[in-house]
Amino acid sequence: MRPVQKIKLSTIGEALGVSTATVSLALRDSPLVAEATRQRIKAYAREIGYIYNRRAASLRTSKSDIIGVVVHDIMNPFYAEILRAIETELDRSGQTFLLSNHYDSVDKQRIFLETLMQLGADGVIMSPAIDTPPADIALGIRNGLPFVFIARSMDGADVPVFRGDDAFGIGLATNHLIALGHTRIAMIGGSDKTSTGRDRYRGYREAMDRAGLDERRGWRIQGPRTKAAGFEAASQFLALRERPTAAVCWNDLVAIGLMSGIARAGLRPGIDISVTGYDDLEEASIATPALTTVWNGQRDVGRDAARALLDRIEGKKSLKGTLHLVRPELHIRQSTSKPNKE
Amino acid sequence: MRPVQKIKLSTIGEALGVSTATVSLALRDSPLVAEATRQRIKAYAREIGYIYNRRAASLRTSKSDIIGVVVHDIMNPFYAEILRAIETELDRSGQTFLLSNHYDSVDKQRIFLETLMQLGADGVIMSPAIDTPPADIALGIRNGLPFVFIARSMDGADVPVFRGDDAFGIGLATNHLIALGHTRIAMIGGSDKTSTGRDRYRGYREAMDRAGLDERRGWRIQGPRTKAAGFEAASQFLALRERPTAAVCWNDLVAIGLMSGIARAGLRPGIDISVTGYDDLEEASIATPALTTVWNGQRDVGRDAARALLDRIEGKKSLKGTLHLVRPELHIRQSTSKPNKE
DNA sequence: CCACGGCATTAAATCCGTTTAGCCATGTTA
DNA sequence: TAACATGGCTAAACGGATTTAATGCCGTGG
Repeated sequence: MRPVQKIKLSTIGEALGVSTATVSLALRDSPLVAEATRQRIKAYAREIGYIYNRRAASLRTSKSDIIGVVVHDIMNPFYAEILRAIETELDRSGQTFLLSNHYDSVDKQRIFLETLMQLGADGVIMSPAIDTPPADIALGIRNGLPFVFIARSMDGADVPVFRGDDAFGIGLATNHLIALGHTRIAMIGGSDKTSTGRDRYRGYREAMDRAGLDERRGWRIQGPRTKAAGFEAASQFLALRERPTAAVCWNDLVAIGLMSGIARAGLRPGIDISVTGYDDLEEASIATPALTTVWNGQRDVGRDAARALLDRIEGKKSLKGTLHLVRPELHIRQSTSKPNKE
Repeated sequence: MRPVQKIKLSTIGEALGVSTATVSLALRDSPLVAEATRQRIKAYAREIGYIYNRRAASLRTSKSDIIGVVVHDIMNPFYAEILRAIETELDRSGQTFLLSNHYDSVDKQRIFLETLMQLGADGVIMSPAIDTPPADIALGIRNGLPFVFIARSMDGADVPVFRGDDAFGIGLATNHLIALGHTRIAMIGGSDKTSTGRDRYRGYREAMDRAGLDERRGWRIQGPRTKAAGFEAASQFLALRERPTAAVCWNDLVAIGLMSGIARAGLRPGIDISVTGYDDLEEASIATPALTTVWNGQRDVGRDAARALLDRIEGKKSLKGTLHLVRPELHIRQSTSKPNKE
């Protein structure tokens, strides 16, 4: 059962009495070889189980059909839809995609980018880690790696960005609560360290300002973007003086965690406290109460980012560093209602 | 800003007046080159930003330091812990890991395995798709791809398997409900198409039999392993004649969905209906009520599988097709209680 | 002074597809 | 018949790192 004997182009060529050049051309459907020859070669290759050696080809052509994808955490459901959209696009065009987390570690991200360069990857789709030095991106570009960013922008890098319009989206949620009659609205989760964080906070503040509402001390509860964090924030939230009647959450995970914490404390989310999420994950509609949230266009972001990169690789466009904003939509469900005056 | 000029071993060699052979050996810390020379070479390589060309190296050595990982759906939280454990192990040993979903499509899986062979991957960790033909695995093995399975077994393939003891684990949950006094216990979610499915169902049946309890018609509600499926199963469950007082769910996602559906119908999960999950995901303890569930040892599975493969690659062990079962543990929380006699 | 051992370095073959200039045979046109 | 075109195929260079046998050099012991 030893790997009997490596089958290569020359194996086929010798068996059929043609040169490896012909075999190579035939397998790739070049018009340079006669139809009959092509058929013969392809049939034989299939018969003996020839496996194309990408390393050899890639060494020669300096194209690899490998595209790197780096995000904070691929197991985070927020990225799921984006990744699925990217996967769909890349599969369609026969690219292999190499996925990695950076967990916001600049070092881990750097190692991954280095790996991509070593493999001769054709491009990268990434959501840059917090505090990524522009030099890391520049190094990649200098070594022939085209970049496309998703979900996060980065200063100092002239790279196209695809993401939702966060300020606008949070504004939708905040305005919805204001329209329901809420005046004391907190913002839970996230931090100001990413562009997304700053944008979302800005969207919240602008909506409050426009309605003439104040943000009180303690209403901005920063934290990780997880269910656990939302759950833990609940006690802090419920302990606030002049307790808010509503919470705009960083994302659905935080919102669901928060609602769970509120329920655990004996209050009714959606009735006693209105809660909004962000992202509209699958589970937003399944949660009880079903979560009012903002759909962030993840699918579009993933698809457009992948297409832009593919176009760039095929030399179609120059890919200047442009910002491509997807417009979010508010999805109203049961987790928000008029303030409950007891 | 053009990729100035590809830097290769010979670039360094010429600049320093040594041969490429020396450079190659020096960069890889071979004892064959003098300490001083090594230093000089390494320093210069770093200075001019040399990038190691893995394709060239791999072509020569036929080792790639690439390991494939295929599971049903990497965005499914069940795999998250396993994947994280694998990632930790592989990172430690400097391997690059290529992740892919197969979504239980044999074709997609086959394409991915082919890609791995083309890239000369050193091995694969996989959770085989339903109905994978043994020939697909055999083909990989014949082409030098060592396999390790996780989470699922497969007939007809002599490959080591790492997974939790599903029958035993579901038995733990079922026995717990029986001990609380439940006699009408349904099983929600999953199917019999995977080895896991059959094992879990067997565990449930054995526990019921041992306690002298019957499974009534309709108590086994098969379906996808998602929150949405659990949510939808709720109405079917609640409509059963002689409605069960407890449900053993395929996994935490199904359980959480089911609880949400039960709550939506005005009943109290954990009081009116007891529910158990499986996997003990992070959110199990956050759900309201907190979910009684079975911890499935995902971390151990991932770590052990990765180590076994690495050992195999380094030629340490022969990796016969052995079954490595991790023993699950019951984590009791608030979603289960004595049957509620109204 | 020669021989031999050990150390540092290198020449050159190798891994396997890709690609282009060029060869040969046949067919076409003036 | 000469000149030219076309179609089908191939020789050979190439990409960049690895590896082994071989080379040159210096020092030591006889």
